[in-house]
Amino acid sequence: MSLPDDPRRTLAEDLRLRIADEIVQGTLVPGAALDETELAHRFEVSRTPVREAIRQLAASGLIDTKPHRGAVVARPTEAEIAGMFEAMADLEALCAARAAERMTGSERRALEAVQEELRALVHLGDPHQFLEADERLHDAIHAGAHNDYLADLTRATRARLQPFRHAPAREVGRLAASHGEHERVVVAIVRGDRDGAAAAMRDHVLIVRDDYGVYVAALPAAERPAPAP
Amino acid sequence: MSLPDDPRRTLAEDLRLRIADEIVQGTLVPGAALDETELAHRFEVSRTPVREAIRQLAASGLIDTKPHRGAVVARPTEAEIAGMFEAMADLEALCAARAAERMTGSERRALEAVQEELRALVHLGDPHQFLEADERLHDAIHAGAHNDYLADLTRATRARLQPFRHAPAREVGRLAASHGEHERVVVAIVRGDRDGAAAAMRDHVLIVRDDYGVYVAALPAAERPAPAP
DNA sequence: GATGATTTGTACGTATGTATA
DNA sequence: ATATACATACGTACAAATCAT
Repeated sequence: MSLPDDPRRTLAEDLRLRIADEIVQGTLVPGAALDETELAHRFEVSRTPVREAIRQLAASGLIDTKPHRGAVVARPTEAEIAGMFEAMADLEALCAARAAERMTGSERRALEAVQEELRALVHLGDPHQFLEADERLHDAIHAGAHNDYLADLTRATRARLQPFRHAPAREVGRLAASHGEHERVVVAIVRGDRDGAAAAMRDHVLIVRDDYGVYVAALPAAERPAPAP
Repeated sequence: MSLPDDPRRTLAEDLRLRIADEIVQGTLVPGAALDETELAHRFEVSRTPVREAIRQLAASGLIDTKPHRGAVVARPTEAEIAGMFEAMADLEALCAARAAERMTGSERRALEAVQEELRALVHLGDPHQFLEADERLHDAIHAGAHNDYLADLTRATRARLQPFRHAPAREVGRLAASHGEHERVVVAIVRGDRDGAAAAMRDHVLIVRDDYGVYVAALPAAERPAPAP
């Protein structure tokens, strides 16, 4: 309905991806209501595929639903966010550990190549491009763990936290620091140092989490995670 | 529709739980087709809530769907199952480690009490009751980690693997052995030995995984995970 | 506390795509 | 290869529940 040639298979699936994207990108902020009729109008479809997309997003944790009360973009408490960051640190550390053990030679070389890219982007100071390459670095590590389930869990966790990671990662000071942290991770993985890779990755993620505190405090009240229900 | 007073809020939610239960309990075996019309008739509802339940189950990974081709109970390959077991071992180990650090005094005492129950049930030799108490033990550890997100991930992973864990856990010889493995875990947690708890738990889960091989080989071809697509 | 407006939940009909003969 | 059968995908109408007045 949107484009001449349609690469999607079903409307519901297409909507799921588009709504998820809007949440992760920040177009739909945490706490925002997802009105079925409104979404149906906006995407020029009926409510049925919208509802099915919402159901799937609810199962993935990106949105919250209450019976007869509709859906809102998930707005976890600070404690829940802290827990998710902790879990993400552990999951990313696991991926890094497995990657150190299992990456093939070409995977290790590709990892180093992305790290080189990042080094160049730090100097350019373009946060958007840096973030894009940063995602590729983490993705390469997830894939290098050679465990699809673990990689999926880790990526899903990153996606759920993405709405709360925009601001810190965009601060320029973080770019160089982040690159330095990555360096430890990449070196350990390439060297096959499982425990070193895990420790370096955990440190990196926890530093990002600490930066998050600043971001939460800067959010307007309506978009801020509730202190405690 | 099933009981005089209905504790559920929506049909779709109720169906999601009931279908998930049938998959986990083994009534619906891996590979079984989930016919919308048939399920709608069986549960005496229209196809709409059935479809929404199926969408949520697909998002949780318990079933697979192909556009215009319906849904089947997930039938992961042997490699995928192995990966999920590996991830479960890591997740359970993480929970055990956190529990060793964070459990309150009463949580530790409750954990020991469940372990005592299990000891008694080994002697009774009732696999069903043993499995029920075993679930409670693991649940107590998940909760004791004091990280809801991590606990949810771990429980979801257990649920996805449950259809492949029936046979091994029911063999009587495993009961006493399983109890012995638990003993190491519980002692380490109560003692606050983080690394010991993690190691003991990882060992326990990996032993269960190794037993799984026997079960897969014993399945009829139609219910057996495909070797490789 | 009751009532009305609004939104979600459910049922059902039709179209479309896939698989089989 | 074409046609036919069948299950799914989507749209629409109605019922039920929640919130505001």
